[in-house]
Amino acid sequence: MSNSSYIPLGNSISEQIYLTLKREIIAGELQPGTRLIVLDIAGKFQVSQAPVREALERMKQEGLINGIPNKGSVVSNITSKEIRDIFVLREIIEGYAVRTSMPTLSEDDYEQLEMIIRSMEEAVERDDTLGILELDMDFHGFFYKRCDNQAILELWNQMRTKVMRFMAISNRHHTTDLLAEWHRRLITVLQTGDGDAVEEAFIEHMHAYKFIHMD
Amino acid sequence: MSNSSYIPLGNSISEQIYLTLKREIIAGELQPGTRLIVLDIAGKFQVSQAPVREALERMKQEGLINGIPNKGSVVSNITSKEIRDIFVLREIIEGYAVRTSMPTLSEDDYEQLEMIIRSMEEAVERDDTLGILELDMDFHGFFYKRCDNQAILELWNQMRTKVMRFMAISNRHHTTDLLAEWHRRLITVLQTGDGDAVEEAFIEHMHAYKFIHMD
DNA sequence: CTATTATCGATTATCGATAATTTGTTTCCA
DNA sequence: TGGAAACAAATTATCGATAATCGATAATAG
Repeated sequence: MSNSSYIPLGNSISEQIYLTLKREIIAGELQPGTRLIVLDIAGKFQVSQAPVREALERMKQEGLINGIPNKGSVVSNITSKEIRDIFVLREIIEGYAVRTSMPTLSEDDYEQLEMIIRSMEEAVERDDTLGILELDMDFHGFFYKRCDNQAILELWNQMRTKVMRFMAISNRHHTTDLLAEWHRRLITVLQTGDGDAVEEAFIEHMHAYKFIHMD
Repeated sequence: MSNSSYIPLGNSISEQIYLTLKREIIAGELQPGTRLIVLDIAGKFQVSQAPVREALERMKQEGLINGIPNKGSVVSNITSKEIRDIFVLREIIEGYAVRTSMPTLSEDDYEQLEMIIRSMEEAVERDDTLGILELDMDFHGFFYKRCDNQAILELWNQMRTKVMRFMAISNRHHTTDLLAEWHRRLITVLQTGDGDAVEEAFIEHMHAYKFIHMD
């Protein structure tokens, strides 16, 4: 349970606990199978049970933990089937997202994307794995935000935590180096303006990534 | 807040409250904008605040209510933009779902689908609007369950409540009559085994439905 | 008269304690 | 010995009360 570093300064106590535990799970500090006991957590954070329960409830909804009534919560396992399922869904949706947002991209947008890539390269220098992941999510999230569909954006926000867990767990050095490069290539395809090619390139990118990390 | 009829006998108190309020919102008994005040609800159900808060937390995640920190919860409004967004997403995903599950359909499955349609016709006789909706969801849900993708099934479960709210609100008599007929036609297309045709037929079906109900 | 501060009512957020549930263990009897 | 029943430990679910927060309104100062 790490009485560690970051305790976000979100508004409410339950928010802080939620963000802290979520981060620890994504980063793999809290391993799958770990039991989350309300009173223990409340003790660690020096608070009462109520905000802890609220945080756990949110994480349960997100699939970060599994709750069994009257039994408790454990950090959920993440199976390879689950990863495959998520990526199938992601390929379908992200394909749509990039295709529809492509025609709306301005010079400014490309600069923003380039900025994300540069930040990612810096994060690679720093060996900041979680940072790299977050920037990767920012890059892809850009298109989900751009396709003007709240339902799709919400779906992305849910998929994102699962994708991040997967990437954090299965991280292998040789791929984080490549990420920035890959993304630059995607941008060049975007700039051609060919919808089919863009969709295909993104799907291939995701496919390759998934493949490398799943053997 | 209706101290009305149905209070489901789920295991926990919070579950009962959750199911009750959710049903009331979907059925339109709790109109958008209605404030949900924890102590009031707790009083109505003769329980303390804790289970009420838990139920509200879940509904907030599902988008049934909007919560403003330190301010309270309000039954969420459902805008036409939101409906459009949901249906765009639904068309993409359901297209995939029916296309991939089609080749696996057995004689037994067709009978099951036929059963759903018959139940729907009975519900139409009874003028049981909520029942019709639930059976419509069962029909479409069948394919989401069948495509062997947990992520997609979960997505459907989330979309479903929103779709049901939309259908319940915008319900017009002439379309519920047609639903069973439409579904029968979809089955005949399914039985041809032509993936493209099936996907197209389902999308057209959803499109027509949405169109009729949104002017 | 205007702008800032103080107070108030309503409601949420948090608290610490009790009740209920589950699981495992021991006891007791056939 | 085997198996039901009573018990015990751990933990969640629920409770009722207090503290913190927000928006509105009233009071106050300049």
